[in-house]
Amino acid sequence: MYERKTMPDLNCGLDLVGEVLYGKWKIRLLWFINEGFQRPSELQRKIPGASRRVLNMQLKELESHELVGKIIYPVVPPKVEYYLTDFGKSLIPVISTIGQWGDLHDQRLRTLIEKNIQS
Amino acid sequence: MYERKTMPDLNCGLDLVGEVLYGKWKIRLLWFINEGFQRPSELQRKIPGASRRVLNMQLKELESHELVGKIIYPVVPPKVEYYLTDFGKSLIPVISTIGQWGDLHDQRLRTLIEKNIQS
DNA sequence: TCAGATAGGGATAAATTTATCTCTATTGAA
DNA sequence: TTCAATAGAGATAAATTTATCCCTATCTGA
Repeated sequence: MYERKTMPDLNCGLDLVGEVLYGKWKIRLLWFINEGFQRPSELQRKIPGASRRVLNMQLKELESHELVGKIIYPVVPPKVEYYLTDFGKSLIPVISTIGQWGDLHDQRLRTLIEKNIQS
Repeated sequence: MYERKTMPDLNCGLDLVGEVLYGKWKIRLLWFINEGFQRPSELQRKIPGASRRVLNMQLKELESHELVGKIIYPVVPPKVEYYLTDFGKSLIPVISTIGQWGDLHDQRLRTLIEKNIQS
């Protein structure tokens, strides 16, 4: 396990949100769980760019921040389901707001991002 | 200059926003510039945890994504001012929404974050 | 004249995050 | 009987991000 060497700044609400949402796949995980993709294997299929390992790690962090919960069914082959806690659900409108801004400016953003990758 | 080796996923609006806002200090920079702290030295004082170098780099990225603009006054000692473009300003309500959620859950988030740092 | 403010960049190191590969286990299907 | 699906974790490598240190320049004030 990795041990942090520097403490994060936690001044305002923005910093706090950053602490729990900062992670390459976290927002997408919350989003897809909210859409009903609850099993790890389903989430992996929805996010093929991420390795199994990293998704597990980020899910564990989301769980430790009480944004998602996990049910382990004692069956074989294993079955696990994640769900949004009430706390996690309260984030959905926020994520939705972010996504809407992105969708609204989709073309412009794509152009800008591509231009900046080549340079 | 660092050269990317992997391409980002750009499926939905959320991914696009991630590309331009993902960076330890970017949201704070946008926020403080919006609040009227426009000169690099002012921003550095507002964000003492970040090094001069990194702020410059992130400002440059924000500029390349057209969220901020930059005015260089030809004076000595040098004077530079950043400002939000209209595009950048359109992000302020989004950032505000994020910050509000964080402020609303301030105590809970702090507790959760601290608990997870020690473990 | 020397320190400090102003702005910025190169080289490099350190920290952090993400990816890859390998193992464990069990059941059902080909 | 061998392969795929299911879920998860350790060890390690690679990628990425952030920090540190040092240099350039000019003017003002002590």
